[in-house]
Amino acid sequence: MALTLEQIAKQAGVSRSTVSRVVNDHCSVRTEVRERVLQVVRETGYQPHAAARSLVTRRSQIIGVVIPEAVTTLFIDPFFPLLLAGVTETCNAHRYHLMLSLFDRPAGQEEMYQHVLGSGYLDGVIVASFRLDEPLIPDLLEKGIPFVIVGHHPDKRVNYVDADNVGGARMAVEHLIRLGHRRIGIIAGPQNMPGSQDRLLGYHQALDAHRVPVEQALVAEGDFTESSGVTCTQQLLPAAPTAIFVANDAMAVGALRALRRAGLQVPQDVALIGYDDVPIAAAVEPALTTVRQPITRLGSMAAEVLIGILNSPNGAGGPPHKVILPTELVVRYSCGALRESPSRGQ
Amino acid sequence: MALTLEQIAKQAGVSRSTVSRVVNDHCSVRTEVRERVLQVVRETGYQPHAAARSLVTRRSQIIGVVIPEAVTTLFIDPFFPLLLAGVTETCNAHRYHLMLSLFDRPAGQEEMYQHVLGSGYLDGVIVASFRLDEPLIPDLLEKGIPFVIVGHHPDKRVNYVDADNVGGARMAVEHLIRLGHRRIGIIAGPQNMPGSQDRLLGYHQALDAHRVPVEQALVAEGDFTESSGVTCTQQLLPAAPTAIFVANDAMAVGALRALRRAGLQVPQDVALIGYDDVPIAAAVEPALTTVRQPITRLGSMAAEVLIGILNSPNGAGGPPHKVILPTELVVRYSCGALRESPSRGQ
DNA sequence: TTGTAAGCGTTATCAT
DNA sequence: ATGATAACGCTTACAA
Repeated sequence: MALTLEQIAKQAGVSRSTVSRVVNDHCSVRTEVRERVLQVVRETGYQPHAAARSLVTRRSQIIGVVIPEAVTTLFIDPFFPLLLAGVTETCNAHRYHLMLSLFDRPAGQEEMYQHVLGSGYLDGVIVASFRLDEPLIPDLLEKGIPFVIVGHHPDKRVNYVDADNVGGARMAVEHLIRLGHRRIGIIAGPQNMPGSQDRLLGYHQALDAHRVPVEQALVAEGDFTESSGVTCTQQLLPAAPTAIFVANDAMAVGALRALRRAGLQVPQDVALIGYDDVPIAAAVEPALTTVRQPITRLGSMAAEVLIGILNSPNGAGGPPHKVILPTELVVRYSCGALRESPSRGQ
Repeated sequence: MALTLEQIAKQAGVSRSTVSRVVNDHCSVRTEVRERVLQVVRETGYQPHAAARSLVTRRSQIIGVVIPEAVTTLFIDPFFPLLLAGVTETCNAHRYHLMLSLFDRPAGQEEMYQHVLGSGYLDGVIVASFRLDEPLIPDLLEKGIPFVIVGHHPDKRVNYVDADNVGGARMAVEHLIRLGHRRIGIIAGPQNMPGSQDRLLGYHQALDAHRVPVEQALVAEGDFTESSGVTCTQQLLPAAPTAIFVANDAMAVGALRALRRAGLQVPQDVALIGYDDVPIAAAVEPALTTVRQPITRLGSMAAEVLIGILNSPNGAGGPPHKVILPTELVVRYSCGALRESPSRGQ
């Protein structure tokens, strides 16, 4: 069915090694012969059999993307799709294949990991996990499989690529401070996720830098769902915040709803800033001021770092890469910086 | 580094063939010996090298998911993520690996296809394309690679899995008719996509069934973006519809905006029904009545059909599978069926 | 510069 | 029931 080196060799009247050399463009082959071989390759549409090649070279040109989180929940948020778009872009550019491993069931996860990592299919792995204690990490370290984490990780040896959550949160809160707010509440994310911790840290940093005292009654912890945004807002209201920084847009939408229900106007009575800049942020009324992360770049950067490591001479790729990409404040109408809502939707 | 059959064989004091038999549980091996081998396998954590195995068996246990569309655009809609979640679920259950191929650049796409299909890595492919003239399809047919399309396709030979777009649209429009509407507009999707054609067809079927005359001025064609929802609504308004069926939620949000801007109330002045049930549908005010597709099931079903074909004795898997999954009407507040908006967000 | 041959880790065929 | 042995399609010393 599929052509083999041998058949191309016969057609071109050379040996199979010569064809191999041409295909992998080794220099040592007469241009005349090379042309003849290339001609046959083009005519026949020959492509080397990946498995056979990978068996001898020990490289598959496949990188794995492992997403251990409860997929169904997180996939309604465009984070993973955009991340994948970025990874894809880089993979395509470098002719790598991408193997996607999603795990929604914690049950049997350990076994699934083995299935994926032990198969020998993967040259390297990108891990998109939000848990510090992700069991995959020690596994990968032990097995010596090159990997890059999206998000950060305390272990000195790991490579990671992350968005500047601290800076993003600080930027948001400083924006509120600049607008004159002092009683600034926060609806933080789950504190077992490093990204959430960072955003809370950024909040503290901004307050400290401007000598605004931190008040515990102005700090609530949600779980990133819209409904937790509602309850956290209700929890914060007695402390009379004039502004709230919310650690993601979904919760910010909940906050918006809760504030409206409490008879408060946004941004007049309470200013609001979200995080992520998902589509819904622009769609609600008033449109949310929020912090945008370079999610797609995060993905392509992770792939770039990984492929860089894979292609490095010794395979180690030098000291661990720790990359932090900047975030961006998207000013809309929920923070009061822009006064009137112009016509929207083009 | 990684263990081989030979090493396990040595440790267990048997030949490499015996170990192979145990690993692939062929019946013909004494239980005593089998136990001994399994013991070693467990202790060492041995796993067969996938590439080597696939070289001889000609099966990789990898299925490809190919998404040829402009990724960046379509990924903000949760369709692909949910589809992938479904495919993943089935893949995990059947111990298949999933290779994801996204193409955003039309340039060099032909070459990328070859890269993916010609690699020999894939046992089969799931194609999620919305174009009838997708060049991949004839390619796959010619190469004899088993594949399943998500969406439907006129070619008799192809397997496909699709949501019942005709039925979903009909259901939506009949709902409006039942509520007393006669002047029902439609904002259809791009008519080069089969799914869009189907929804328009469902609209016609519903009107015909209830002897409501079709009026060309009540039909507009958008491109699935929110802003096209705005312009199409403006285009429809002179025909004075009392209800509009919109072929996706994003355009419905645009319609909502355009109606509000025209000083019309939803649902009192104009009733609105969307399609897809993306998160934004529930978030806008009033929440959109819409048609929900079983996207995740679509994905898992596609994978199931494909894997069924791959595991069928001859490899052909009988006559082509054509699967249509039912859709569901989600009644909220934009159609006027439910009168008052209760407290939301739990 | 080119060809020959060994070997990558499996499975599968054939003896035993 | 088990063990040699020959593929599978490729890369890569090593020879020529």
